[in-house]
Amino acid sequence: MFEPTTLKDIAKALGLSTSTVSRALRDTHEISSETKKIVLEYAQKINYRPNPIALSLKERRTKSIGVLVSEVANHYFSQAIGGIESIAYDRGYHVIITQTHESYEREKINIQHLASRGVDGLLVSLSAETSDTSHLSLLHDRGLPMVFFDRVAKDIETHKISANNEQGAYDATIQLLESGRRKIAHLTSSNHLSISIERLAGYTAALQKYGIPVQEEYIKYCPHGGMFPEETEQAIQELMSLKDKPDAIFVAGDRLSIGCITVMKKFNISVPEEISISGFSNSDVLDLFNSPLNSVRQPAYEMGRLATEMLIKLIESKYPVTEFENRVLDTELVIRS
Amino acid sequence: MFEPTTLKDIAKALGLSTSTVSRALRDTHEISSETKKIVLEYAQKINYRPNPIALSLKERRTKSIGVLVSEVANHYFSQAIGGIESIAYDRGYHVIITQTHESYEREKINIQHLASRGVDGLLVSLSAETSDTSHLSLLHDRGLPMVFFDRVAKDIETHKISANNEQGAYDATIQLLESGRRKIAHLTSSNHLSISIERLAGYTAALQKYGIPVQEEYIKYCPHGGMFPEETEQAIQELMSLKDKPDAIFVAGDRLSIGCITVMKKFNISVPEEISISGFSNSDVLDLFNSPLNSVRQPAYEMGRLATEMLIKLIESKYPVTEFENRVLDTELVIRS
DNA sequence: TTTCAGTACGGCAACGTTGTCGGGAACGAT
DNA sequence: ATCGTTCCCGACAACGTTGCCGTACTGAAA
Repeated sequence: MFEPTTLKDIAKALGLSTSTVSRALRDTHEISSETKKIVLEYAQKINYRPNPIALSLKERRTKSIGVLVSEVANHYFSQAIGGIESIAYDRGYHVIITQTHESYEREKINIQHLASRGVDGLLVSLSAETSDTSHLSLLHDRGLPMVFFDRVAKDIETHKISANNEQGAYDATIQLLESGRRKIAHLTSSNHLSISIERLAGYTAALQKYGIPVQEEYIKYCPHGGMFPEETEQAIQELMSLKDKPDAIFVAGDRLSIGCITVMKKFNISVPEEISISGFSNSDVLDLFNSPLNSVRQPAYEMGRLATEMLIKLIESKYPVTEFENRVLDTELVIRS
Repeated sequence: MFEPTTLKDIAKALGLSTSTVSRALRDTHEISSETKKIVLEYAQKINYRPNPIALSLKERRTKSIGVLVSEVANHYFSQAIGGIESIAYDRGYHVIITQTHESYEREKINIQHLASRGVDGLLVSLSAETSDTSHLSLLHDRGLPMVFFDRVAKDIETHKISANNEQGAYDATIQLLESGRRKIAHLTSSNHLSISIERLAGYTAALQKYGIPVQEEYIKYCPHGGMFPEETEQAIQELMSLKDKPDAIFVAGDRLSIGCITVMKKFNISVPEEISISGFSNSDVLDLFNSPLNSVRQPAYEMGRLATEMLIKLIESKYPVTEFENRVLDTELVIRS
C-alpha cells in the first residue's frame, strides 16, 4: 500500500534523531551546517514531503478553506471559484468545493463535514432553500472564520461581499421600460435569499420611477432557483395565462434566465417580439443565442478574489476581528436586443 | 478561537478515562450499558464529533478522494462531478475537486497536493498539455489507487472509463457526409490526448468509408483545448483561408465546439449554410443557439458514477488488484440542423 | 479457602510532527 | 584544575484517537 516517507525514516537512515532531522529541514540555527546539508540532500533524494495531516493535528490548522455554493455548473459560481482559487493558491491555501444543489439539508451536511474536517475558514453562498442559518451561526459563534458572498446571511455578523443587486436590477428594468415595455413581470428565486430581496427592490424602484404600480401576479418565485425545469415552466405558464399578459420579464438569476429562454422556445413565444427578457447571468454564450437576452453581469471572478482575501485576513488575524466589511461591487448591463 | 470538544473533555467531565469514552461511543461490549448511556447522552448534548484529522493520522486514510479535471465550467466535467459526488456521498467519501485549466504544471502541483494531503484515491482526467504522466505513475507505483476517466493515460495500468470516442466521432462525421458535405475539416485538442487520438480515428474511418482521402491541412490541433480563444480563432482562420475551403467541421471538444460557433459568428460565416458544424459537447443550451450545432453527447454523469465506484472498490480492496477494467460507454448523436 | 473466569474499566503506545528541556563535548576564562 | 558558555544534538511530550494489555472486582466452581 501507499506509505510515504517520514522523518523517522530519514533519521534512521542517517543515524540521527527525528528532532534533529526536523530542525535541519526547518533550517534552525541550532543545527550544524554539515548536518543540515546531509539531511537536506537525503530528503531531496527520497522526495520527502512533511505529512500535512500530522501538521494539522499539531498546529490545529489545515491551510484549507471550504467553499459552499449551489452548483459549480452555474456560470457565476464557476467564475467565482476561479477567483477564489487564484488567491488561495497564492497564499498557500487549499480549496475544498462543495455543492448544495439548492438543498438546505445538503447545505447543513456539507457545512458540518467541512467544519469537522477542520477547514480554517468558510466561503459561503447560501442555498435557495435556506432560511434558517443557525447551523452557520453556531460555528461562527464558536470562532470559525466565515465570509459570505453573493447570497449573504442577514443576521450573521462577518465580512460580506455582493454585487450591487438593487442597482443591477434597476438598470435592467429601466432598460426594458426605455425600450417601450410597460407590463414587466419579475421571475426570481426563493423569497428569503438576500439577492432576491435586493433585486426585487431594484425592480420595484424602476417601476416606481415610471409611475407603474407593482402587481403581485407579475412576481413569480421559484423556491429552488430553477433547479427543476418544471418550476420555471409553471411560473412562466402562469404569467402567460394572465388576462393582462406581460410584455417583458426581468429574471433574477443565471439558471432562471436560461430556463426562461428554454421555456419560451418550447412554447414558441418569440423573444423579444412577443416578450422581452432581461436577466442576471454570467454565461458567456448568451451572444450565440437565437433569442437576444439582455443580461446583468456580476464581477464574479473579482468577488471570489475579494472574498478569499477577506477570509484569509480573518483566519490569520492574531486578535478577534470586530469590524466587518460589507463590500458591494457594481454590475454591468449587457444589451443584445 | 475555534476549539472543538474532544474525548478528553468528555472523559474529564464524566470522571472516566478517554479509552472508556472512546469505547462507549464505539459501542464495544466491554463497557456497561449504564456507562454507555451516560457517555452517549453527554456526547449528544455537547454535540461531540470525532476529529477526522486525528483519525486520519491514526488509520492512515482520509475517507476522501481527489478529483483532477481541466475545468469545472466545462459542461462535461460539471456533470461528471455530479455523478462522482452522488456515489462518493453514499459511501461516506468526501470529494476534493481541483482544476488544471489545461496546464501541465498545474496538474503536477495539484496531484502532489492531493497526494500529500492524503486522499485515499484519485479520479483523473488529464490536462491537454500533459504528455508525460510520470508524476502519476510514480504515485501509482507506490500504491495510490487511481482511476482515469475521459482523458486516460495509456501507459498506466489501472481502471479506465471513457466514452466510445471513435464511434461517436464516426457517427458525427458520417452524418455530415450523409447531409452532403464532402470537405470535412477536423478541429481537435492537443494531439497526445487519448480522446483526440480516438476521435481522429473515428473521423478518419468515416472519411474512408466514403472513399475520401484525409487531408493534413484539414486537421487542426489546439494544444490547450481552446482554453485561449485566440487558439481556436487562428485554427478556424487557417481553415477558412485554404484554397479549398471546408464545408463542414467536426469538432472534438466542448470548449472547442462553443469556441468554433463564436468565431463563426464573429467572422459572419453562416452556419450551417456556408459551413456545417458537428462536435462533442455536453452543453444543455445548444438548443437555444442561433446556429444549429449537431453534437455528440457523452454520458458524463454515468461515467462519473462508474469511475467513483471503481475507485472505491480499489481503495477498499484488501488485496492488491491486478485485473483492471476498461469500460467504454456509448455516446449519443443529437441532430439539430 | 483457593482458583478461575468474566466484567468493566484505566494505562500505555502509536500515527508524524514540532517545541521544550536537558545534557555532553569543546573551548575559553579564571 | 575548575567553572561558565556555547554549540549540537537527543529525549520527551503533545495534538486526538484507538488497539492492546493490565488489573481490580465480582461471583462461581473446585
